[in-house]
Amino acid sequence: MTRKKIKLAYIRDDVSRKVTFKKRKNGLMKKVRELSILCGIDVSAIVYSQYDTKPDVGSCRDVARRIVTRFKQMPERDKSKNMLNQESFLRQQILKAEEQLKKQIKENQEKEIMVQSMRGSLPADWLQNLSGTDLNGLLLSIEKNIEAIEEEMQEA
Amino acid sequence: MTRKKIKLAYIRDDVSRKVTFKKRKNGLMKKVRELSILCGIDVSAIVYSQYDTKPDVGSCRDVARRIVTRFKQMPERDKSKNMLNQESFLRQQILKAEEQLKKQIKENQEKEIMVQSMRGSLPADWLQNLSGTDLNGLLLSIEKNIEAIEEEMQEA
DNA sequence: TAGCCTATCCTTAGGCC
DNA sequence: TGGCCTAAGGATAGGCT
Repeated sequence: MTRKKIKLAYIRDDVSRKVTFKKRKNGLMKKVRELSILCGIDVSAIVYSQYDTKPDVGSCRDVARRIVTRFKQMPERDKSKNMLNQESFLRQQILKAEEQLKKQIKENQEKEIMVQSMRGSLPADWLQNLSGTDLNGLLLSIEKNIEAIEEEMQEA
Repeated sequence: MTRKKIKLAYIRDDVSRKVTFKKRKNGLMKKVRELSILCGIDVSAIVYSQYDTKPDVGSCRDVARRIVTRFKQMPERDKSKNMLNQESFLRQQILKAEEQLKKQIKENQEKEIMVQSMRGSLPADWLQNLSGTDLNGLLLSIEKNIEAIEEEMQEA
């Protein structure tokens, strides 16, 4: 059993790469949870891989609250920095568009549910639960991005 | 020396919490890099903490290419799904607004650079490099969000 | 405060089924 | 394919400077 240290490079072998991926992704997500709990902070990891159909996101759920708080604080700050007014306006445009997008997605999902339940292929309430989950995920993504943009702005 | 295992709970003591934070954040970011390299995938971790002024983001830089590829594939898919047309339109609005936002930020940064170099407090080319880095960061955030929305859509 | 040190605990590579 | 096993390697808590 040569349990040697492997060198840090792309694993060519498909099988062992997939095995390593699963093990290490679990390990990473565990570390994320631990750091978040031990230090009482928000930590999030996103893993984009060909093994999962969607990016795997490990994070705590406190992001939304912080976003809202930060946005409430924004107007004053923007007023004080005249040069940022145009940015602020554009940011609002994006927010509005994202708002519309969410609504449209929700509408489309509801149409889908109606179609599907009329076909009788699946119970309507089960589908409803599923769509709720997806919406939350989308909401989180959007909020996360807004926060990221916000932070990048503070640097600029 | 009692190097015991600590229990997984918020660390009350300010000093040891900060020490643990620094150590574990480093460990986490290392794991992120390793997973990304070993498996050839995009991995990103975001740490929001009171110890850093901005969220610490560890990630690989391959996201942009994947975004472009995916967006090129989009039109056909949207045409085939009639119900998604409105979503597609909104998505484009968001893209446009984000495009504008990027331009505005760049303009503002360039103004800043001019002001600062006229003051002679810092060399202009050094500032230019810095602002380039920030722009890339912003671009990455936006691209990441588009990808996230994209992925969520595929589920919906 | 921040950086070393190292015993202990944890993660994981490779094997096996 | 996916899960279990285990020893080698890696991370880190606590101590020290």
